[in-house]
Parts: sequence; structure tokens; C-alpha cells
Amino acid sequence: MGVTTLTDVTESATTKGEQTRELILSTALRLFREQGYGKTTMRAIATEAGVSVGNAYYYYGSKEHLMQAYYDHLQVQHVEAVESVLATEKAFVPRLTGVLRAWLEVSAPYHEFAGTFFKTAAEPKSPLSPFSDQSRPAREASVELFRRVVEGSDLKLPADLKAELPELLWLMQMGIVLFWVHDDSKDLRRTKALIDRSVPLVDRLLRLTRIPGVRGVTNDLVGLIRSIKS
Amino acid sequence: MGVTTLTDVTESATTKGEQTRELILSTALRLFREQGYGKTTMRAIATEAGVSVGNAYYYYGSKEHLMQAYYDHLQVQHVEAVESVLATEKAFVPRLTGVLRAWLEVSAPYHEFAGTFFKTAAEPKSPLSPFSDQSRPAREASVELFRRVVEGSDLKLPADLKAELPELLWLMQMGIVLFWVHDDSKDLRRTKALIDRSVPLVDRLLRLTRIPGVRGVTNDLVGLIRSIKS
DNA sequence: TCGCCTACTTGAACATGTTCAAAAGTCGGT
DNA sequence: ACCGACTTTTGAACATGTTCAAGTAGGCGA
Repeated sequence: MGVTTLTDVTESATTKGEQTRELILSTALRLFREQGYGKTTMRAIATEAGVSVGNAYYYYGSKEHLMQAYYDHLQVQHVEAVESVLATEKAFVPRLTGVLRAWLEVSAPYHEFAGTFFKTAAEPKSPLSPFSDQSRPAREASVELFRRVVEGSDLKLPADLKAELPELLWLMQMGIVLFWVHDDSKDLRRTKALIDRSVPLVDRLLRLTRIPGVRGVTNDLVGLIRSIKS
Repeated sequence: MGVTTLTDVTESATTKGEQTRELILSTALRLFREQGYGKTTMRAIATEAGVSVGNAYYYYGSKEHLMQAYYDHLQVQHVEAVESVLATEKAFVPRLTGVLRAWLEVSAPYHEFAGTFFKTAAEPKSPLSPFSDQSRPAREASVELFRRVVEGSDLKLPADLKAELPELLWLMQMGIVLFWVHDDSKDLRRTKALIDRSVPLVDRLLRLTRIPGVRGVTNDLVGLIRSIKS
């Protein structure tokens, strides 16, 4: 009950129940897009889908669960959108930039109601929290994406740093998302600028780790990260 | 109406209205502490304070505004708690560590319901957002605190970096707070470890900026920050 | 004292997320 | 066809944040 999986919404259903479940979800996502999360009531979703309110709750434990499903949906779209970049670009900077920009494009239609999304995502106990158990699959899929960004690139790094880098890049993306949520500039100009300027900076930073004097700090950093994760 | 100031809750009121305002606030804060934010209803606050529900809304536009007031309260306590550290410690590492640990101590009683607080704080449009206009006074007071940490310390830094550093430290604190919110280890062991290990790391990083090869990256970073802020 | 204006207070009404006991449907076994 | 168990569906009821039209109080000028 309520265990959402990383599957496409458009997937065809088998049993009657699954059909209802997807009908409710797709209706909810449409209304979220059309009028925002806050203004979409559970009653509206139920009415629009032609079911009762209680029925929606039978399949989704809460309104937030519907948003969780939306988030998974986004994730899948992002992975799909990113394939061409990963296949084409080999240099680290355009590779990472491409992945981050792809996320921006996929998420753009939802920018307006993304604030509400992150509002609930920020709560530790919420299943929507990017650090929660429930979103582990989505998180791991995302980290895996950044692992591919690192692996397939021309970066030469000490092994220990290289191992932690995907998670650090994931964290960087969280930061960018946070910025994006607050960004109300025209065409998300500011977020795009942030990406385009911070990626080369990260690139330079990473290459600095070869300087002997920097190496000690890098080791400390890796040590800190590891101790935090355990 | 609703413009909360950075004053202590215990401040004595003059007019009848101000007395009511503070009665409502102190009652709310007490109930928040006793049973958590989520379980404290506006009706309970009103009843406990001996006023009507509508009266609470006359002074505080929403339940969130009451939390905003709580946040300001915390801020004041933190500044007070930090004075002795700033007066005593002169080296950068214990100075910053002391300030961050003081925050931890002041906030500890509220750790349990802090999650809910940050939930609403994460929403861009919320007045509680650390980036919002409404919390500008609190934010600036906090940045000012870190400016004093930097100014009074033995750090030798390039002027441009030194100018941006207080805001960067504020951002670092936001990160620590985020970690803290999710930290359910005994006695906040993990958050304490994070502080104790990351502060020396920051210290080493800052001192690295004297190395010529690192200087270029530092300049880039400062440039990025400045362009973002405008 | 009277009238009136502003500040304050009230509580019923409303909007919406959520629950739950009961009804309706489905399906395999006999 | 009927029974029984399980799944699905219903909608009224509930909890709680919020609004608002109406009432009350205090004070000030005439």
C-alpha cells in the first residue's frame, strides 16, 4: 500500500484496481500542473477522475503521496533526457552541465508549484525528504546518474575522492534545486547562470587536488564525508 | 500588523493590545515546546491563553507567523549566548566552533519540532524562508554575527574573500541546520561531530587561498557569489 | 454626558485534508 | 446458482487552519 515505484505513469494497467490507481494519479498530476498543488483539492481530483474522495485515499495514503509519485515521474524523465548527453559528451564540464541543464528543462513546467513540493520535502519525517528511506530508490538512481557522469568523463582523480564524487555532485544538485526553487528571474536566467559558472569552478577545484598542499585537505574532506555517512 | 521584531518575548508590554499579543505568543511557544508544532491547534492556543481564536489571528496572520516569532526568539538567545565566546576566543577555529555549538545548545529543546519549522521555512513564498524579505532582519543579524567571528579572529585573507566570508559561513550554518534537523543520533552526536570536523576543514581551506595556484579558483568563486547576489 | 471613532474581541461559518464503517463488486469453489 | 472471502468504492463525519460580519470597550471632542 502506497509503495510507489519508479515506473512511467503512462504504463498500461492490468487489473481494475491498477487502472483506478493510475487514473487517479494522472488526474492529480494534470491538476497539479494546471492549477498548482495548493489549489488542487483532493475533492477536485476525485471528482475529475470520477471516483470518490475515499477511493483516492485507498490508493494514495495522502496528498503528499501523490506528489511523491510526481517526483518519481520527473526522475524517470530526467534519466531519459540525459542519455544523449552521456552518449555524446566526454569532457567533464559539458557532461555535468548537460545533465544539470536537462534537469532544469524537464522540471521547468513544474517550477511554479515546485515550492510546495520542496516545502514538504524538507520535513525529515516526510517520505518525500530526499534523505528518507522511501525516496532511497529515486536518490540512488540520481546518484547513479552522476556516477556515470564521472565514470565516462576525462577526469583524473584520486580513487577515494572519485568514489565520493557522485554523492557530492548529487548534493550540489540539491543546492541548485534549492536555488531554482527560489529563482523567479525571467526564463530562470539566474539558475542557468549558476549552473554554467559553478560547473567549471567545480572542475577547476577537482583538478586542484593534484597539488600536494591541497591533497591533505582533500583527504580530510573524504574522511569527513565517510564518517558522516556511517 | 504581523511585522515581528527581534525583541525578547519577555519584554513587558505597554498597551492592552500589546499585552494580548504577547500573551498569545508566549502561550503558543509554550504549547509548541510541550506538544510540538503539529499537535498544537490554534484553538488550543486560544483557549489556553483565554482568548478567542479570531483574536489570535488579529495579532498573528497565521500559525506560521507564530513560528516566525519563535524563530526570532531563538535568534536573540543565540546572540546572547555567543557573546562570551566572541569575547574570549581569538583563534578562528574555536571561535567559529563556539558560535555553531552555541546555536546547537540554544536550539536543542526545540529539536523535535524543528522539522516542522523547516518544512514551512523551505517554501520560497513563506515569510519564514531564510531567504525571504520578512526574515531579512534575522538573516542580517545572523550574518553580522559571522562577520564578528571573522573580524575578531586571526584569519589573514584576501580582502574580497574576507568580505564574502560571513555570508558563506551563514550558508554553512544553514547546511548544518539542515543536517541537524535530520539528525536523530543520541545527544546530537553526529551534528556535533560534523561541526567539530568541518570547522578545521574550512580553516585549512581558507588558508590554502594563499597558494598561487589556488588563488584563481578563489577569485572565480568570489566572482560567482557576487554575480549571484546581484 | 453624549456621540463617535478606533482598537479590540468574539464565535460561528467555511475550506480542505483525512478517516472509517458500511456498501458494492469480484471471483473461486462447490 | 450460491456462498464466503477478499478487494474496491462510497460518502458522511471529523479535525483544524482561516475568514469575517458583528459586537464590545475605551477614550476623545463637543
